[in-house]
This record gives sequence, structure tokens and C-alpha cells, in this order.
Amino acid sequence: MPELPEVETVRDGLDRLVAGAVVRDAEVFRDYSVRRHDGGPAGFADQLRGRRLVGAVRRGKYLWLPLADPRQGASAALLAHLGMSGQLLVRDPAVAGEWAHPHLRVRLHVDEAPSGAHYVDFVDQRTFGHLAVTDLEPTADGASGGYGSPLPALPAPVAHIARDLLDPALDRDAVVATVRRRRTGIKRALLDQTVVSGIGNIYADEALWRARVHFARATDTMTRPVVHRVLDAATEVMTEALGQGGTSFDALYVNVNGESGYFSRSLAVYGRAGEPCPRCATPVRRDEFMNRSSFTCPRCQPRPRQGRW
DNA sequence: CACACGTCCTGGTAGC
DNA sequence: TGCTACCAGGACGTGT
Repeated sequence: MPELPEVETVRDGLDRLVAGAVVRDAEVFRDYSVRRHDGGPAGFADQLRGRRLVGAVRRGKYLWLPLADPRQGASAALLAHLGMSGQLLVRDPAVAGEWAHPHLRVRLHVDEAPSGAHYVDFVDQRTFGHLAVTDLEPTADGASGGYGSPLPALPAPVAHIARDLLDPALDRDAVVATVRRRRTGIKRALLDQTVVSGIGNIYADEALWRARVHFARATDTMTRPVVHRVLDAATEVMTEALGQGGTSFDALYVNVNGESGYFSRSLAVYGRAGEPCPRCATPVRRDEFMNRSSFTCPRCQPRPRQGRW
């Protein structure tokens, strides 16, 4: 499942493989995949035709390709969110053949890609992901919009998303203050993309395990150093994941499948109910929380007496 | 069939 | 009381 490291891997791949390409046409095979685009599927294709993709930018789990178009003054971008299962595949049919993925939802036909690729395919089994063309608007603080961006601008749907832990413009002390002001549990705060972005269920559990904090710990009882420790652990685990995921795709295939090597080998607790904690060998415990799973070591991360689930 | 999960949306509550 | 900000949880969607 794509969280920040996976999305960053895709951003990096798109930046190298398709930045500079011109969109000749766009085909929408599943209307739901462009549900957040204002003009519907036809309008989506209309707004992309003839426009140049000038780079790839990311904030949290959102990814966008700013569009250059001398015909229009307003700046815009092709916005993507991968949801739970989205992939962006950069393909060259001359090499890969015309085989289409069974869950192909949207296909961009592009010319002049630096990689020589001709398709950018949006593949999404569970259809929680989406694509849209949106306007770019100035950022509130005038700083660059996200990771990889030279522009102080954001797609409108990203305006409420906080900066992420890899963003050089992130104010970590401010995030700590926001977390401690909240009256909720630490995992809810970590998953709230308006507090700090990019963290999903998997990396939240891994970060909390590393920091030895239980997911239900009340944020307003946490000291500044402990909140910092949790954020540092999240940064660490996502940076390590990025280091592994970023090396694993070949030139014409940008893969964002959450099942990549990192997941099976390096996770300490996520998905490992009953297996020994790597630190103390106590069996990992699974709890239901927020209609999803949470994995903890009951010894390293004891449940607080007055926690907030 | 329940389950996997991120985001949007709604209805509710806490605090001023 | 009324307002605002915040918070919890259901709905969405597909395939195993």
C-alpha cells in the first residue's frame, strides 16, 4: 500500500522518465478514477491534450505533474493519488508489447518522453486512487509546494494537506505543538494528514514500535521529547523504506506496489501478529482500531491506562 | 463473506 | 446560547 516512501519512488521515476513529455491523448476506462476532476472524463482528456508535463512534485501521498501550456495563463497540474493500490506505469509498447493490465483505469499517450516511453498507465485494482487536472494556487507560506517542486504553488485539493517529514520546509517543532494540542490518541494524530502528511497505517505502527509508544497514548499527555522521538522514528523508517524501494524499478516500469521487498523483510510488527518482537521476543499483538489493524509489542508498548483509541 | 485501507463527508461534541 | 474548531466513524470500492 503506497505511503510516502512508495509515492516518492514513483515521483522520482516520473521525474526522470516522463518530465518534458507532451500528452497527445488521454483515455479514461473507468470514470470513477477521475471522479474528482471537475469536467468529467471528457473534460479530463480535453485539458491534458497538447500539454507538456514539466516535472513531478509530491506532498505526503499526493503527487502532481505541473503542466506547461503557452495557450493558457493559469498554471495547472495533473494530480494523482494512488489510494490503496494505485500504480503509475511508464511503458513503451515497442518494448513491452501491447499487453494491457487488467486493472488499467486511465492511459496517457505521450510524445517526447526522455525515456522514449509512449504510455503512462494508471492501474488501480481497488479504485481508491484518482487522477484529476487541477489549478495550481500559491502556498500559504510562500515556500515551495512540496518535495521536488521549484514552485511556491499547490493543487487546490492539496491545500489542506500538511507538509511531510521529508519536506525541508517542515517546521517539526510546530508539528510537535500541534500534536500536543490535540485531544486524541497518537496514532490518530499521525494518520491525520492535516497534522503531518505521508504516514499511513503501516509506517504509523512501525514508527510507534521504534519509539516504544502505544498507539492509544493520549497526545495531550505526551512530552515534547516523546513526540519528537515518534516523529524521528517515522522519518527514520520511511527513509529506510525509500532507500530500499527506490532501487527496485527498471527504466520503463515505475512500480508502486506495496508488496515490494521492504514490506516482507523489514517490518518489525506490521502484519506480524503472534510473531516475536525483534527487540524482546514477546509475541506481537493485533488490535482493531479505527476499522483497521494495529500491531504492537505488548511489552515494549504497554497500553496506557487512559488511552484514546 | 469478511477484510484490507486512505480519504471524504457527516454528525456530533468540547470549549469559549 | 451560539459559534467554531476539532474529532469519531461510516461510506466508498474491488478482489481475495
